[in-house]
Amino acid sequence: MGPRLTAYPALRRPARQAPAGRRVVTIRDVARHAGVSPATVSRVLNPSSHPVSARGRRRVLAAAQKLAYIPNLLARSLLTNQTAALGVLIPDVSNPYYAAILRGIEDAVGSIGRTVILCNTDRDPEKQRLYLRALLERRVDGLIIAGGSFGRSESEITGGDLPVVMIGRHPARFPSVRIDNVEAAALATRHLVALGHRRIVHLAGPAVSLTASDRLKGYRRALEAAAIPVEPALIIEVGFTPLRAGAAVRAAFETGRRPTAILAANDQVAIGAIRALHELGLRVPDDVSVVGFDDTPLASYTIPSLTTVAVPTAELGRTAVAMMAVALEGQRVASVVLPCELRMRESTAHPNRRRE
Amino acid sequence: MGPRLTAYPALRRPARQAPAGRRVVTIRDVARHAGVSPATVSRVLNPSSHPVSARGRRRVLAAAQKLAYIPNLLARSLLTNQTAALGVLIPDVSNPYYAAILRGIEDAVGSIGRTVILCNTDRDPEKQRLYLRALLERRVDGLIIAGGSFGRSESEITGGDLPVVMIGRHPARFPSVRIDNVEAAALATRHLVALGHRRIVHLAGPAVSLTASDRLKGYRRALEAAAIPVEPALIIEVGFTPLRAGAAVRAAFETGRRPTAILAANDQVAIGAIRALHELGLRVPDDVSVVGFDDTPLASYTIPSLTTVAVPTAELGRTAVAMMAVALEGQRVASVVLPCELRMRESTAHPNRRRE
DNA sequence: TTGTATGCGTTATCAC
DNA sequence: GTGATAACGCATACAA
Repeated sequence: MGPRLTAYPALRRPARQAPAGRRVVTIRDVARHAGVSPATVSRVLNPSSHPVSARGRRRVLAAAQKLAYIPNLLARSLLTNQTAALGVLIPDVSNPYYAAILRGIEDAVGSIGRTVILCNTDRDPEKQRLYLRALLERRVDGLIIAGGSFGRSESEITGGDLPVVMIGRHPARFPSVRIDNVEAAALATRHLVALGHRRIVHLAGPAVSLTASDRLKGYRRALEAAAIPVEPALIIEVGFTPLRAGAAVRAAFETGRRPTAILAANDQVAIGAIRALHELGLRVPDDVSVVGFDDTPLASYTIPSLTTVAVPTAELGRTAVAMMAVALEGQRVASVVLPCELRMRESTAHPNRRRE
Repeated sequence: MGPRLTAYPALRRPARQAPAGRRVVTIRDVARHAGVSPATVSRVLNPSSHPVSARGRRRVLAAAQKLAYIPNLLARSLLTNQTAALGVLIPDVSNPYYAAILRGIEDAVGSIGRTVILCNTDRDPEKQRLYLRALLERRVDGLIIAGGSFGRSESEITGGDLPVVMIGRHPARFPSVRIDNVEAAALATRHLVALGHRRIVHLAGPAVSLTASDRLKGYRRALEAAAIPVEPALIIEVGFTPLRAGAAVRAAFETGRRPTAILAANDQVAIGAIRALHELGLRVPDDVSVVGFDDTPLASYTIPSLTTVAVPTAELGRTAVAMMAVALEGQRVASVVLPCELRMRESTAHPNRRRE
């Protein structure tokens, strides 16, 4: 068999009967119809510096309109070495955090006249490899990568000199736009400490995620700065979804000295945690304070509304595209760190606000 | 100026200095390196019926490996008339409903060896037109359309015979996969009626959405079937986000005879409504019952958890792709209606459960 | 079993 | 101001 050399196994053999039928209008049809040469048509339809007579222009436009001519971008790309497409690698669109980033990307990409080719990696190295390959076969103009676990070496990713912009911190040395997750998590933790909390649970994101490990680091740092011992038992990995938050909360709150606060890996985990506390008969924020991360759209509508670190998700996406735009001009681009802010809402308060 | 004839204005003129540099390995390089002809390389790398000697095969594979050859899909597509890409038109990825559908699409598309080219239309007709054009220029193999407002005529969409699958009901006569929103909304409404509610507010989705108007129709129908008068004042359009739910709730609950239940356009609206009720001092479900739509991931974690109509979003996406797969084989494909179910949780109860 | 030649739909270069 | 012509990278019909 040998190594798999293309990302499109299913398409190797064309469909039963080649979809031959689909005969499409070409530039020659337009030319013929307008009584000019294909070259003239091309010059009219593209903003060429080459002069064209008013009459020729009129006829071409009319013919193109009438035949409903749609230029073949593939053919053009073959010639120009530009595909007007950007590849986007993201762990999971159904995660609102990445969905928001993607939305920012999509908007900005449209404004620079390009389109997005999307791939969900699930943080699965094999999928990453395969999709990356597919994107390269498509000759995308550039790559925007958010999340996932890519190795350090640049060539490992592109195998060459394709412009790449990363969203979030990555081992690879590409320009990136990100927030300072260490500081952001420290900020949130300090808020809890300032309120008087000393036993603070951290429901951590997946260990493979640098974002998650940075947040963990910020948590640790803030505690140490406040001379509060970091207890390993209070750090529980639950990922970025609410699924495992419940079990973690029960583990932390049903035995031993009860903690008074939770720093969640993100808003979804926070919501899952609040739910679990509710089922244990513990009130938020009266008995336990909870801080989320990301400021998801729903964070201000939940009951109680969520105190959370607002991450400028759409802005991350837009910035990545802006950086890509300059990279595409062949210029070097510097990394960017966007600011976060703590949005204080109802889910945090002084500990033991309600004495038992 | 004349009409705009391409969707990529920004790319008309190539970048400052053509990104010329990016010289890539071609099939000829591999051929030369392996000491064979390009034809042989092609035959080895593609599962061709044409015989190739074991030795030749070995040499080609080795050369391809060594040169890190990545075939140019554009060139291949030009020849085969297949791009291995599917265009997906969606109103808004950051809406969890569409994000879930997209996820389903993405997964299935991967399994048939294709990639997704994504466009957010925002339900904006101009954007729809532009993106559609872009997708056609890219010569996508097919189109999957969810949401949005497309006209009735088929040719209006594709201008030809491109396979199209719709998700949700659309005026256009393409095969579609959808749920029966009329019945689903009626189901939810009947649930409220069965509990004893008679003054039921409907916070409706955007009027342009057929999904929204179907849900409204189901609400009406269920009320009429129960001989409950439909009061226009109880039907308030708020869209599919929580933003305007608050104002609508205040309008409906602060004056006149107080309603006892809400049928929300979707879960996000439901969550927004519950928040607003909470701020008015009304308890859910004690004072007011609320039913959502979609069964968003968070619906079972909110407090109270949401009674909602579960829509098989990912399944909608996967089914659309399955239908597309047969359409791509040139066969006709029939529309599909997927079942919904009511998930009863904490947000609904008998009216006046708590007497004032 | 191998290689040569042709063409997919464009745009750029050149000659007119 | 216009039109041939070549080339982009590949897959295939055909010749050897």
